[in-house]
Amino acid sequence: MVKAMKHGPDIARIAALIGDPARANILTALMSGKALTASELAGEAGVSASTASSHLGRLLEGRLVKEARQGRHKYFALAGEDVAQVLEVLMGFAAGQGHLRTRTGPKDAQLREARVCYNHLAGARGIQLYDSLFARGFMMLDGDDPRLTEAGEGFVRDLGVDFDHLVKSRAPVCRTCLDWSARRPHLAGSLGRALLKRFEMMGWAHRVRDTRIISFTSEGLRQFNMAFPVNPGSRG
Amino acid sequence: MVKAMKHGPDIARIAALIGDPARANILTALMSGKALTASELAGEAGVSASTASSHLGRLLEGRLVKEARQGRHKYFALAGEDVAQVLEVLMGFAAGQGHLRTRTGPKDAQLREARVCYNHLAGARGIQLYDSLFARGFMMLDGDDPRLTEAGEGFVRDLGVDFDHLVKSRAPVCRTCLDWSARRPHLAGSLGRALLKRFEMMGWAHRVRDTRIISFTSEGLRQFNMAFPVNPGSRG
DNA sequence: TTGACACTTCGATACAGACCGAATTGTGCG
DNA sequence: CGCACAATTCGGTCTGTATCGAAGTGTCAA
Repeated sequence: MVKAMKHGPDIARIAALIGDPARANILTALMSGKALTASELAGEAGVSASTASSHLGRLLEGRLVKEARQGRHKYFALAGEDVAQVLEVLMGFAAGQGHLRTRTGPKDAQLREARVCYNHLAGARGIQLYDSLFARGFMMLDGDDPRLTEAGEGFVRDLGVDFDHLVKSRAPVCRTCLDWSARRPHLAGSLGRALLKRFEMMGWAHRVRDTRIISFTSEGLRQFNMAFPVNPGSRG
Repeated sequence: MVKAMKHGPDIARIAALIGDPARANILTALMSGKALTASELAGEAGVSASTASSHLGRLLEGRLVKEARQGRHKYFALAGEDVAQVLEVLMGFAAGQGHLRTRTGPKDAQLREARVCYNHLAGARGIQLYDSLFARGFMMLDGDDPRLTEAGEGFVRDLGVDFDHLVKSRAPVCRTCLDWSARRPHLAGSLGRALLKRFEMMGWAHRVRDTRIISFTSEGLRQFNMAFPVNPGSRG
């Protein structure tokens, strides 16, 4: 006998998928946006390779992750930004509940400051970027998603972003993503990713190996603050 | 031996809570914002009273729902808007995956048109309301949450909303909530709730008993469309 | 007080699935 | 070719928990 089904989206199915600790660890690890191999993910999740393989199979079937074979390795990544968004919201809620899994250490402070969230900038600096773009009239809300204004297009071009290339691909350019540490939106989408890549290329910041932390150099932070000033005059 | 814990919010804990079909049904039923009794929820979930009681205990412990005793009844409701938001995002993702649990029927069409989401208006009409407020300059984005402009305050007062009362309580007045059927934001917060209540009081619409559907009268819809016009001139 | 009803607790069952180690398949490197 | 390594499949164990009915607790109304 099949379980009685009610109307509406099958929320239990995907929540159950995320609800296993090993799988949740895997998904959290993938939030960096980097593709990881099955063995690396097994290590992250703290389970054996065979167990991880089983989990990855289920995540694959549930369309939460996608795979890419490369030689004898198999790389896994989140299936899309919407998955990342779901995870961030979940993290935001869990963090709000006070259910942090371990005491907050210096590492967590760095994570709140600046971290990578599916290849775009999150944390305090991510929010600063987002707010600054709005405050200076470079971005505005267009229905659901934000959109660059004409002035904004010029601005990101000046920063060295190949904007035409972004527009050509059919991936959404601007999206918002909810930040779990501050519960504020920040910029996702292909533009969000391009900007982070640009910051790294210009040497403003770099990813700390094996973490989601983004570390700004002091000079890089100065430049970043100049490019994305906060509260340019108006409200406190 | 305790499961190895990684850093970050405990996302698995809450996802697992949502991940059981019976509990998911309970939570979905509570998305109407109405408080329901344990037996009603047992019926919604399709399980026995004792099973439902057990589930409710766990949801309570996990802070996803809150209880209110009233005589020999015990009413349950979602613990807060953040819970509702998590559920909507999850629904949005699941719907996007095409994992609707049943074939979409006429009932689902009505749900997409106008439904209650934790006591505020969601669905096509909810999005219309949200967009219209922005388009007419009655609302603007202020950091994370939207905010009424001065003109907007006057507008909702004219609609008969006791705005001062809303401001006095410390609950957030304006919040956004992501719509699962259209993947667009709509207005939540105490203002969102107050507006829906106002529509009901004015006889524009009423909730269909035992569902989350909101049914507009033809005259009510006319008034609503006048109060919240779409695309007032600009883009298509 | 007694009965009806709402809800919870208890005991027992049953099933799902998380887990591991060993064996297997597949790929790249020497 | 043959070794090393990545990943999966298989068989088996075991814990967790969803589930129910029956009995227990509490509340309201005669």
